Amino acid sequence: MLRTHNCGELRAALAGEQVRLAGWVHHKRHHGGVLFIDLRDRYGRTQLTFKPESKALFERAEKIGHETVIAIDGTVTVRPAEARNPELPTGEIEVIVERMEILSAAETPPFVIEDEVNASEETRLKYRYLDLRRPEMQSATILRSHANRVTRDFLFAEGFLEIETATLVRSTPEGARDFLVPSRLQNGKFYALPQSPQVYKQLLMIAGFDRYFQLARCYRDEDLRADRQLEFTQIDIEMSFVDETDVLDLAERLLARLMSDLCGVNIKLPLPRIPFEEAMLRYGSDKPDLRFGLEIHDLSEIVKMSGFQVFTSAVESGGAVRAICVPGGAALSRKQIDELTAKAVKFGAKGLAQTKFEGGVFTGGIAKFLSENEMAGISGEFHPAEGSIILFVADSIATCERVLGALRLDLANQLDLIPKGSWEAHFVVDFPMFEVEEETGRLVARHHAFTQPKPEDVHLLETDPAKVRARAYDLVLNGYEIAGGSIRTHSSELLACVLRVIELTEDKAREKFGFLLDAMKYGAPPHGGIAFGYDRMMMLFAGRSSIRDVIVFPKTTAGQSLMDNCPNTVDAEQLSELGIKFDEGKIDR
RNA sequence: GGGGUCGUGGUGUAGCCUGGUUAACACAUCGGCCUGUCAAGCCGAAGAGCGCGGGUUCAAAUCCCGUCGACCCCGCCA
Repeated sequence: MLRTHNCGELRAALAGEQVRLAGWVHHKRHHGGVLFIDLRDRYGRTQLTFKPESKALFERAEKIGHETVIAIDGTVTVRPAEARNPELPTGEIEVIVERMEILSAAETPPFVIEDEVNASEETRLKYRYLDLRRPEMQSATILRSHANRVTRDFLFAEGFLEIETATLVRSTPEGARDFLVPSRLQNGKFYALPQSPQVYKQLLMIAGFDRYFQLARCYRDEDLRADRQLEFTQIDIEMSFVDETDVLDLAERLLARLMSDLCGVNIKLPLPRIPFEEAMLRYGSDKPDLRFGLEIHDLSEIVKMSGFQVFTSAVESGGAVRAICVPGGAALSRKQIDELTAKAVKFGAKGLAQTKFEGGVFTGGIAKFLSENEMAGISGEFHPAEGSIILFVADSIATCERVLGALRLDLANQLDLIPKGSWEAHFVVDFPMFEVEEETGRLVARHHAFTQPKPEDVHLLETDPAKVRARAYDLVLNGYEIAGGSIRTHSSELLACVLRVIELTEDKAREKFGFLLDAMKYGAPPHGGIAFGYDRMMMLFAGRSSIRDVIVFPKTTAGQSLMDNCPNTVDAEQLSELGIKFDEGKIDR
């Protein structure tokens, strides 16, 4: 071995031991007569001390640059009392170096390897291997590895099998845009990379594997965001002979285990189950952040006869008047209110009505349009504290939800209403089965076509499909959707009903997933499952605000890897083997 | 597809609004001093012509247009 110990483990108890350490030169402190080098590896830092008695060694050490990889032999020594560093686990000791070998010289790095990042993300991504040396990136990466282990331990103990599924799969036009892989053996045909192992895990249930999981890499060719990458990882889970209670129970216990083992946070189980409709009404979001209040109230009934035209016409045309009450909001400046209004407009509102509650009365803004009764009604809803502001949106229900949901989040951040270090998890359940596709006006499955409608809503499939709720659920942590799933339809008849609603002809359905329809004829057990967005979850656990910080080699928002410069062009030969020619007019350059 | 923020020595920023002598600061780098520091300290040096292209002007890092790149958001992501 090139080392007898790592850089994080030496303690005073080992004083006098002869050790061999290897690592990177982190910091160098030269005092003329004595020279310190902090040697770093993923376990920590150890102070190496060079004394001038050994002149040749001292002179070599003086010349060593940052990030050089060295190995040393030396003696563990307890530091003089006044020179101990209580900040470091190894701060009690130092290693007096007797021999040093340079294993690999380093050029001056483009940025200092420190947690106090002073490099831009662009630079960090270009030199990702250096960025990953920073303790913060090391701990996020290590955290993720531990999470893998905890997840596997937990699921194996629950009787699950880890089964890998194909990543060259059939393309389906449903859902996100597929990444396509051209076939050489069958020119003109393509594989797709899986958006998720969804159909394959269902087939595994039909095959009798009962309890399946996989840390599955998924690919979606859509625009990137702070919490979205082209490729990402799911903890993909599917179970047979279960109902939603079983799946949610397992999912929340897995989350609780991960949080306690990785973050030392204990969450109370069972987690709240919030119906979709309630989430939308009270929080304007299907993934509400419940770490703070600012609940939305529906005031339609109270103000539908109001003298304020905007309110009455919204209610008359089937919309609503909804509002949030912001404590301390009366102190918002004119400029801040204008900014909120601009935000509301950006999200589709025509404007943002407001009134302040000061001196025990509503004042300013739209107060002059409100009758005594209406004011009393609004007070009754909110019981506003002195110095609050009420923000109203009068519009279609969907717009009210979207706008107030966005403002609620915005204000929480702006007013610092989210307690630091707080955690809040819950399920959102009873999602609608279908939603209207914006462009075509057609109904499409909100989750996917294999989601089972709630039995008590099945009779609505023919008459009022928009009202049908699904046996679908999401798990929300601190306002992020970290898992989602459903109980699947395992009966061909019910599935046929659903496919009729989304106007998928039998032919088309056969073409898209005939193999799954066939499989369901041969004895499909009732089954359901859930998939965790692993990167998002790791981001939250690591306290970061971008999943790029928990992915070792991520892409930029333009889908580029700045380090190895991909995507890149390929040889003409490779293309010709695949039978691919470019439409030159379409290529960016 | 759309909106916004940013791009200045190796790195991070200031300067830009209100164009004008040698583009400032910190870290890193190099040299010197220093026997107890741990983001060591002190002294000194070198290092950029301001993402790229065009325009306005006597004069552009600064104003205008375009373009490229990074980031945030909307759309999109069953």
